[in-house]
Amino acid sequence: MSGQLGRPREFDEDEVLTDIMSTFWKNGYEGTGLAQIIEATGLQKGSLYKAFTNKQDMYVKALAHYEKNVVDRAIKSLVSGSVAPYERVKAFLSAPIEASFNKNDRRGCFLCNASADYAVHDDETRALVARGYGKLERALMTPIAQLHPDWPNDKCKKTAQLCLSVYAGLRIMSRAAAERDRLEGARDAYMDMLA
Amino acid sequence: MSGQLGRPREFDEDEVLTDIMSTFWKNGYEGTGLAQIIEATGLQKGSLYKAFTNKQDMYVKALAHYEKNVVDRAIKSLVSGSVAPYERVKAFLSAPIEASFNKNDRRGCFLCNASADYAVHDDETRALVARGYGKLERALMTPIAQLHPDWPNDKCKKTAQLCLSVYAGLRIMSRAAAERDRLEGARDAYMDMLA
DNA sequence: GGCATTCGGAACCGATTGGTCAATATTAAA
DNA sequence: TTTAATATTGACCAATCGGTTCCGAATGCC
Repeated sequence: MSGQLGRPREFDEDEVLTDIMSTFWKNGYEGTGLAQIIEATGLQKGSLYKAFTNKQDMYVKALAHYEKNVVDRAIKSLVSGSVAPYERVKAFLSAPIEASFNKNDRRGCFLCNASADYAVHDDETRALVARGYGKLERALMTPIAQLHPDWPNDKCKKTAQLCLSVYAGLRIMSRAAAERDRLEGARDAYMDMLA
Repeated sequence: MSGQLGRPREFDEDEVLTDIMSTFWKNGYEGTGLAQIIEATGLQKGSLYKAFTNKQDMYVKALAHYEKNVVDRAIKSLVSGSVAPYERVKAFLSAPIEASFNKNDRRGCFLCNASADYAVHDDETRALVARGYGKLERALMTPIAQLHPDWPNDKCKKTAQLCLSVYAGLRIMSRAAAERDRLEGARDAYMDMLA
């Protein structure tokens, strides 16, 4: 029994969360005002505060949404898929470059932005960010180990950690003025080493 | 002629700029309020606005101050010094880890923070950030080329670009929850490749 | 058809934001 | 000692901040 009582939501919670995510992702925590969230979602302040307890809650839920939708998708295409392991890693490191230069998407990585922005001030955010990094690191070990079955686990892990660092660096630099040459050079140097 | 006319400054401009730099560096552009700048510098609002035109001007000058004092010092210790080239690069990549874990300094790199924060919105900031990255990249080529005199210039460049990306990644991740193991693993993997 | 319950919208709130300005203080030059 | 020029201070400002509250509308349950 029991559809819920009272007037039903007129908006799709997931869609709204996607809008909020995109806003925080692009402008950061302090850089985002309620006005922008209202504009992005089409909801009014009252509705927002009925669905979320406050701005911080919106941010944390947006970050969790990012993990569920963006990070987890990246992980899927790292650990499996029809392409060869080498190509999967290369695609992972190419994504920042393509986003920035081909798709004109300079939002970077929400995890990285949160690291520079709000994670410092909030334990929950920090935990989310750390978990995201952890997931990516573990996922990267799969194609690396497939590519080098002879490598000991420890070496695979460190190589994955290096890849994650490069990824974070690319994402951060791609938000600002980064010249394409710089980003591609870093990616290529890593891929050369991996081969 | 000409000691200056009128009442002289009661503060040292460089010291004040160092305080402002530290505040923006730690808290970002939007995360920093005038109140914090007042507290950090000990100056009053009026004095600040006499010395700088507005908040953005303070930020840009603080970033330039960072380039002059922090970046340029890092570059010096990369291109010369008594230590071996390998050790100079290793020290460069170890700095983020030591700052975060030994010195409890989680400010990260101001250039990277600016990339995630304000560089997106302001051309001057973006140019400053890009110049900083460029300087570091070029400086990194020196010890790398010394270590591998046989490498073609192009390979040195890409290896430097990779190092810069790793550096930026380490700095960003070290602001948030990064586990020491992850950062050290990335550094070690890069240094293994370089050797 | 009541009734409890939830939703959407907008007016409203105090606090804080970045920024200005007139009064006062301090200096060098005349 | 007067004058011109600059610095310091803190009161002051409009605008925006995140957040609350209230009311009409829309639903399920009895």
